Amino acid sequence: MARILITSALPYINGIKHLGNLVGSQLPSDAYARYMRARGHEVMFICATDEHGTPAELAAAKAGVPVAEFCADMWQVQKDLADGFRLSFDYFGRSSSERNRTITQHLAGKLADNGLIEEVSEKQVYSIADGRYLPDRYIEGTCPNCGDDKARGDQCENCTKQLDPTDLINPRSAISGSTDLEVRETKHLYLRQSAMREKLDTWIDSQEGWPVLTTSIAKKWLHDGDGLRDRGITRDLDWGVPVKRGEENWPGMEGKVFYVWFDAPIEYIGATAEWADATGQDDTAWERWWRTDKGADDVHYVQFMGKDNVPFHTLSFPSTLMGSGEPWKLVDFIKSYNWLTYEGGKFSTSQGRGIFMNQALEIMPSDYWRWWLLSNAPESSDSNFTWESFQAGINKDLADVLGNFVSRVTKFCRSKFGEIVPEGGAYGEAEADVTAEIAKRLRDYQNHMEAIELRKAAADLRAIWVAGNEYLQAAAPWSVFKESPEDAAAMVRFALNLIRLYGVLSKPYIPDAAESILAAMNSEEAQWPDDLEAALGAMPAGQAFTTPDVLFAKISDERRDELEAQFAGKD
RNA sequence: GGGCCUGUAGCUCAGUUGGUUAGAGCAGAGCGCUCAUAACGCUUUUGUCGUAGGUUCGAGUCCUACCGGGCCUACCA
Repeated sequence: MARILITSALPYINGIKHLGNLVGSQLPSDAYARYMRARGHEVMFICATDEHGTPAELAAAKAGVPVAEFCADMWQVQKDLADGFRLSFDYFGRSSSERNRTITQHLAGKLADNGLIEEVSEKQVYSIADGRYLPDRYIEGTCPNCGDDKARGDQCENCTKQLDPTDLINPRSAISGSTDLEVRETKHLYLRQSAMREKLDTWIDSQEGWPVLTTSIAKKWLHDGDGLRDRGITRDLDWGVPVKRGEENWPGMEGKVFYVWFDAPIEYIGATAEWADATGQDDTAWERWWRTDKGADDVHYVQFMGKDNVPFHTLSFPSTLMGSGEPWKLVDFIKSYNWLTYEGGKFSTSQGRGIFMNQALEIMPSDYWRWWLLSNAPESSDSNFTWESFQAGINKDLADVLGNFVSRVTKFCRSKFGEIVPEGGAYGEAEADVTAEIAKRLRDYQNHMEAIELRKAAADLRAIWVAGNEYLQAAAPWSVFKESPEDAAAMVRFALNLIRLYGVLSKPYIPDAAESILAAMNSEEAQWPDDLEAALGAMPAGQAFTTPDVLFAKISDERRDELEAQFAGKD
């Protein structure tokens, strides 16, 4: 038994996430966590909301509530949605927690002790009307390069030129539109990532099997231009982790907070500590996952994230942990995802284009989404959601191949033998053949799961379902029954055991349906089939079962058209 | 501009360290079955593997150029 720590990138607090966000970290990490638990490993699966930063403050202001209250409400919303998608986090924390605050301050203190924090005095734009400093992208004005009047302070979207806010002609606040801006001198802390460059480079080189997407992004940042640059890790904001050096005040940093990209990944640790608190345990409970000097030596740590998050997880966060000089557990494998597009375009919050988590759950069961998203996960390149593909995937894979298999077997048995696993006859060559076929597919399935190739693993799982239909067709118990009910009984008994097997194997992808299947077979306690032959004889003759209702209702063409229209967006 | 990824059957994608007739699912066609959510099974059509060169006994797989698509480029988290 291994110990596996799994973290999903933290969803940002400012709104409900769409399916692209879901498939980029939370969903695959959940399938992996469920699989690893099913294999008997000890799993700690962590996620949390990422609550700090300017967008959170602005979203709260727009909603007309204090930011702390806004975040608390939105945390609950996101927690409920996570539950709705059956995301099996051991703990879903908050980056604004007391635990994260303390650990963040502690790590900053250690970094400072080790000379990895630098104070930099810089000029920032302050908006008098808004009463706040503005991040570059929240300043708009006319581009000095192309004359576009909607250029942002970091870049002009029209001509793509990189800009400095002071380059803009007629700058104004993107928040209020106010032109009452001034440049003020302010002091900030920088994390000296540049000093960690060689260490990071060596560390990344020493990793094996990381996705190209992960390493290529990290390498680019390490070697582009002058190499890895230092990062400002504080901001002039009210909402965030107050800057402290451990438990001490940090002279000159009064009223400032650490910025999100510093404290967010630390919340992986913070949330594990929150979990310990919530379950009434002491610090040793979470430290054995995170401190190699306190039991985390044998932990295998896997992170899941969208590709936008890779620099923070390959460079900034490792810099923080390594730079502390303390024995923190570093990540062993970084699984990164490309984007999911919607009908060939981008998901867009502002245009209402695409599908958001709350809407998804209102129109279809979570298993439908889980199956389609995971079996089409953007693992090798971006993948595209279309209603046509969704409909086909659900109808063929879930309804026809798996759902109908369960249906045909249970209904046939009920009509010929009653709702009891029938006795008589014995397994023969046909059963041995399918068992061998499934054994091979199962090996593939497990290998792909271990390698976190969820798209391929889904194809393997489907092939295992198909094997059941092939078997039934070849065995034809409905014909055999006329001559030899005994032989037909053995076939049906075998097929019922296949159903039970499918229930167990399908858990990572479609947990609700898997549970229904196992409940119908009175086999809720069924374990992973380490011995496949034994597993296919686990349900003995005489055991009662119930014939389940239709497991997966199909999506009609009319319904698909309707949904297509509903989600087409405003334009 | 620079960097990375990608272009394989009508569609979505697999193709391991280069090695015999290039695969799967869906869609299409034919046949079979009738237990089942008109479901299932079998058989089957289609490919100049983006284009042009090169390396090699041999290239979808390596190299170069070009064409097309996507992403990243550090104050969105």
